Amino acid sequence: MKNLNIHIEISPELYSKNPDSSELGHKIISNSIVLINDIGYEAFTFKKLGQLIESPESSIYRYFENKHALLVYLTSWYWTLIEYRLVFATTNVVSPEERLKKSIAILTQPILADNAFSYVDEVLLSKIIFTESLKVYHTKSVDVENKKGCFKAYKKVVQRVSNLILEINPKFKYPHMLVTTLIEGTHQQKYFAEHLPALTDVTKEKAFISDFYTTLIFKAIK
Amino acid sequence: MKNLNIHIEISPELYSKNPDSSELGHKIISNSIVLINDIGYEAFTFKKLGQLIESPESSIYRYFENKHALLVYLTSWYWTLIEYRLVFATTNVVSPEERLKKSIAILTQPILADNAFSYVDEVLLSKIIFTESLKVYHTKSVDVENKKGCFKAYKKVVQRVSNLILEINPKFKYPHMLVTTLIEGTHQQKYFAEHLPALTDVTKEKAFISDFYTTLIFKAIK
DNA sequence: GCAAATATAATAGTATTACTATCATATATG
DNA sequence: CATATATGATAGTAATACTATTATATTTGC
Repeated sequence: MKNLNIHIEISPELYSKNPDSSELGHKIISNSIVLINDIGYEAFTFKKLGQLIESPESSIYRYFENKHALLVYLTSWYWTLIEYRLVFATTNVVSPEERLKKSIAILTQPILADNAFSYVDEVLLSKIIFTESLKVYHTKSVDVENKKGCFKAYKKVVQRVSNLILEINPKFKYPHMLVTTLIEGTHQQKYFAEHLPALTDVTKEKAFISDFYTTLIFKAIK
Repeated sequence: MKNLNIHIEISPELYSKNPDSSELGHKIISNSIVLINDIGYEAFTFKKLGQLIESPESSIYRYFENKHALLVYLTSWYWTLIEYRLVFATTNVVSPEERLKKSIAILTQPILADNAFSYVDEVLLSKIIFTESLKVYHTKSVDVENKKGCFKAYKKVVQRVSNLILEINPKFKYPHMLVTTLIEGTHQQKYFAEHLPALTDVTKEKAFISDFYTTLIFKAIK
C-alpha cells in the first residue's frame, strides 16, 4: 500500500466543481482537513478557510455548496481509501477468519502513516472521520443525499466486510448490523475514552478497543 | 411504573432557572419536546419556541443559557427516568440473567406509553433521545460539561447495567464498553433502518434490533 | 392593604454565519 | 489575439444566537 500512490476518484455528485482539477481545489481540500482538525467541524467556516488559503470564501463556494458538502466529500474520500486498504490487506490471504481479523484491524485503528504522495493527509483525515463522521449522515437532508449517492463508499465497505462474515457463517442473520456496530462503536469508544471515560473501560494498552470488537465479532458469528 | 407519577429532579447545574418552578418553565419543557420532534434539533431555535408558547425568546434565555443546555436538561431527565424504569423492572427478579434481559429490553425499546401525569411527554422525549442524543456530548464543551455533571444520569445507568453484567460474569473485562455499544448502537441502528437501510439488516419484525443486541451481549459475556 | 421584590413582556440591538451577487482581472486555450 | 474560464475583490442579505433595557404585571412579606 505504501508508496503505491493510488488515485482516488470521487463521483461528480459530491462537488460543484472538482477540487481535484485545480490548484485552488487541492488547497481547499488539504487545508480544510488541517483546519477542521484544529478547530472542529462546528467552528469551521468557509470564511476562516478562505483566510487560511488567502482566497475569498466565494471562491470556495464554487467547489462546494456548503461545508457539509465538503465533509461528505472528505468522508467519501476516506471510505474509498479504506476499501483499497481492505482489498490490499486481504488479497492472497486464504483463511476467511484471517481476512476478517485483518479487516477489523483496519476499521478499528486510525491511520498512522501518510503515504505522502497526495495532497490529502490521510492521518489527519482519519482523525476527522473518527471524531466527525457522525455529522455526515445525521442531518435533515440524509434521505436526499442518500439518493444522490453520497454514502456509496461507506456502504461498499460495510458490504465487503459483511460478505466476509457470511463467508465464515452463511447463516448469520445480521452481518450489516454487526459491521456498523463495529465501525460506529469504535469511533464512539475512542471519543468516550478521551472525554467520558466513565462510559468505557480505559486501560493503559491502546489496542483495547480493537481487541474488544475483534472478540465481540468472532463470538457473535459463532 | 404506570400511574406512579414519580417526580424527577434535575441538578441545578443543568439550568439557569429551574423550569420545574413555574408555569412558563413547564411550557418551555413540554413545548420544546414537541417542537424538537417536529423540526429537529438543528432547526429548533428559542425564537421559534417563543412564538409557539407566545413568550419572547429573552424569557426562555432566563431558564437556559442556550438550546444546547436545554437538550442536556432533557437528556438528563430521560436517563433519570430510565433508571427508575430499570430499578422497577428488576426488583424482586432473582435471576441476574433475567434482570439483564429486562434491562436490555428497556434500553433498546423506545417508550411507547406516557404516564400522562407529568408535563413531559415521555414517548416524544424518548424519540428525541433516540435521534438527537449524540449531539448532547459531541461538542467542543464536553469536558467542561462533564465536569459540571451534565452526564451523571447517563453514567449511572451505564454503571447499573455494567454491574449486572459483572454479576453474571465477574471476570468480564469490558462491561461499560458493552453497555454503551448496546445503547448507542441501538439508537444508530434505528436511524439506519429508517434512513440508510443498506447499513443494517431490516426485516419486517420490529424487534430485530432488540434481538440482535440481546444475543450479542449474552454471547459476549459468556 | 401596600411596598418591595421578582417574573415576565416588549422591544431593540449586535456579532457571526451562511450564503448570493456583481464586476474586474488574470490566465489558459484554440 | 480573441474568447472562454477561473479567480479575486467587494458588497450585501437573511437568519441565528444571543445581550440589554425598560415597562408592566404578579407575588410575597409585613
